[in-house]
Amino acid sequence: MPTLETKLKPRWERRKDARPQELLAAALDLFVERGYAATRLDEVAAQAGVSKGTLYLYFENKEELFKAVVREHLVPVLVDAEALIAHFEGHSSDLLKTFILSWWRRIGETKLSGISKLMMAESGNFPDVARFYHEEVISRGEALIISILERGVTRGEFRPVDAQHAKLVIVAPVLMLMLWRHSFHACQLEPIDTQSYLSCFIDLLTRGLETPRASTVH
Amino acid sequence: MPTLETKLKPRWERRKDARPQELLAAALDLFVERGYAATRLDEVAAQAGVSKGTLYLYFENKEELFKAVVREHLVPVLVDAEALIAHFEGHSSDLLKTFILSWWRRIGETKLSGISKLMMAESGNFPDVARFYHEEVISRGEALIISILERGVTRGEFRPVDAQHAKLVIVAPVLMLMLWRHSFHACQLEPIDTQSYLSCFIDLLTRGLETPRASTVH
DNA sequence: TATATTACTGACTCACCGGTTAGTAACTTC
DNA sequence: GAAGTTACTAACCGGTGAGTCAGTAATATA
Repeated sequence: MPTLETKLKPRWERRKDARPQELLAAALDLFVERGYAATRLDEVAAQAGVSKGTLYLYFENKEELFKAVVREHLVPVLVDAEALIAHFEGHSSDLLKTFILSWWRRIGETKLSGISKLMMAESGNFPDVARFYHEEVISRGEALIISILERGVTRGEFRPVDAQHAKLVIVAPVLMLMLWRHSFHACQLEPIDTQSYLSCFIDLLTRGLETPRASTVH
Repeated sequence: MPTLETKLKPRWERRKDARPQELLAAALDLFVERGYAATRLDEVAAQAGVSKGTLYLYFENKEELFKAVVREHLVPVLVDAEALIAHFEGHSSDLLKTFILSWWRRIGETKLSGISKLMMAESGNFPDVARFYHEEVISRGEALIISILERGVTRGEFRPVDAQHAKLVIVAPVLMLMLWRHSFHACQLEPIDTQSYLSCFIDLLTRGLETPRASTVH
């Protein structure tokens, strides 16, 4: 009775347009959950509802799949941030605050933070992926922070700082918080209060960067 | 001519006492260099100058080998720190400073920092190892910091703080610095000036914790 | 020097996974 | 509805690495 079978329940459907997105979503989930090396392409395919062979129709190999995940999910955030900085009007410390908070909102508190953690963890074992990520994400992100700092200094809103050194102080606490979310999640008892941690950090940073005003010193 | 062969160059020697230490040293090197999952026991054995079979004479399996590395190299540092805190006489901020600097000197700037990075990176994939490490190292290290903070508060040298929250602020910057040393080492251009970073951090911490003295406020 | 003991070797198994491909079934077109 | 196209499947291959074990050679003993 093939009619009944085909009409009610085709064993699979052709959905050429939807596959890549579904595969990327599954890949993101599994890369974040297990890391790069430990993610099995069989599982990615299964979670996307296709066979492994289908995955290879749309992505050349594991590395290209990972790159596609980064391009799809992480790069757009950078693009938006670049636009934000380019068009922002107002005090540079407000810009910095907005930048950090939206960094947290769009990456830190989403599963995308898992990608940052993954790269931190496995870059040493996959130099090609590391190079790609460094070029596409890290150096671009660093450039953003440096441009904010330079904007502040140029406009006289920040005291002169060595941007190369200062960028680290900005990156580290946020990155740390991101890593925390993906380590010992089974063992950890009390979660960190991210909002108070972040506002405390931003407050500290703002004070540390502001131009000393002679009139207000007593 | 077996006499010549055996006399001049035995194919291998029996050195039952030395093997475990040599295997642990090799294991530490490779775990730090490649991570837990990517470390091959064949390679560990080779680097220790024995065959893989010999490794299994001294260690039950990969997990037990790793635990032995932690017990051999990391736990003694904690034991020493516990003794330091128990016998320290002096201001609690000096104790905290000594603690952080020796943490850095004995773990951070040695290859042992690689173990911390490894656990941060792979704990999710190896829950048994994670549980062991949490019990044996993390919870013990956290207890140390909390005891320093409580000592300071009790003696009136620190203002009253929520130790559970404050311990994070102490841990994060040091841990971050440790991770930095093991990620993107190939890509990174300018290394961080650890000494100035640390002294800056300690300075900040000391000021943040000190009891406000009414007489010095104007 | 002969015999017993055991530290050590290296070849083996088994399971797993990235990547390939011959074949199949869903859809399209006429 | 028959023929053609192609998205998709599933069985397969080759390489790899954890863990095993029968055998070997270095050493202890007498």
